[in-house]
Amino acid sequence: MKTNLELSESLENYLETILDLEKTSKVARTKDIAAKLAIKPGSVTGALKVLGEKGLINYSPYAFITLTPEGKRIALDINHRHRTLKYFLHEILQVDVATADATACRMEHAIDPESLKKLICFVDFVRECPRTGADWLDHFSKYCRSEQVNREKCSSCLKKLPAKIEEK
Amino acid sequence: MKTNLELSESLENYLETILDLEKTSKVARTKDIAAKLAIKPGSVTGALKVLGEKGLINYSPYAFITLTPEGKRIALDINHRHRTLKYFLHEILQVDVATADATACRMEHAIDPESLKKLICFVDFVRECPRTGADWLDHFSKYCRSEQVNREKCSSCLKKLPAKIEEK
DNA sequence: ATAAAAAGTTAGGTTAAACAAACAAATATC
DNA sequence: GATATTTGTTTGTTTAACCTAACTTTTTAT
Repeated sequence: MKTNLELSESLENYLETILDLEKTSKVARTKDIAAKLAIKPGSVTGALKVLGEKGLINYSPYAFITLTPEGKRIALDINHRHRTLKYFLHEILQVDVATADATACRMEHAIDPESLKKLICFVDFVRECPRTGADWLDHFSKYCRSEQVNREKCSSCLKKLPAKIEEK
Repeated sequence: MKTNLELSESLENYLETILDLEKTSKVARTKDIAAKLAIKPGSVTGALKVLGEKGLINYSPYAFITLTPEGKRIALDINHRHRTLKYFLHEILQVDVATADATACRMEHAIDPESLKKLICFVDFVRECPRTGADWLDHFSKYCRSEQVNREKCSSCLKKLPAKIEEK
């Protein structure tokens, strides 16, 4: 079954899409996969055969498509990378949500495990650390527009910080 | 000349490599491009023709290869994306430098202009804002290992912060 | 100055991923 | 339950990017 563990970007996208369709429609259909990936149904069939041979989906012609346990494990992993990147782009960098989603979809194939782990940790840390968190992200947002920090304001901002630890 | 503005990931890598070789050796040679990209020289020739047709490099058989102004502009842009991502991965997320470089090399083709702009801004902001900066990154590093924040320590950390504004 | 070595190119082949269009199966409708 | 529609598959092509191996040009060394 496990012909080759290395999945191309394209095959990763198929798995991700199938997972997504399983969630919303219980089952994935060729037509819907094609629609989501903006490709023709004929191209989908070819990919499904490959995924079937790799043991990642249950595929037989004309039947509904479902992920195998191994396929699901991989799909969830891809989805996790996607969500992490999207969260970082949208919630931290404040990139608009559609762009964040599209870029996450491309970057998810490029990120390595170490960077992903650190990114997850970073996102948590920004949230957890009293020195950062939501209000700090607001400051970032303003900085993005003005491209500079105001030392006057920094001074008063810093003074208000000790109160933050109480809130938690 | 400008046959098509959209460059594949592969062609972007060629341009980036040529820029790199121009910097170190004044000129790029087929053999060196092949070595850097870990592909065979025969494959390089094909790509060079395409880049030549697109007006991005000065290419004629057996001659040295140089970037045209347009090619250089694009190569510098790719390089900029690469450096930004590498900086973020290595200096902020503290991913080891070789991994950061390799991942940046893959992500540079996936990031969109808005996300790049925000990322550049973010990296600056982390450096500029008195609430973050180098010592905050040390805290992140510790957090990465322990996976939790120590509220006791947070309290004393916050109290030391106002002094930070003076330093700047 | 020429022969050997190195570098570069060409030609033909492979693979992955898409396409279009003809065809087959399944589902829905009357 | 027959037929029309929808859905899915097959077949044959295309394209990009690589490969190998033969060949050509350039460079180096004697």
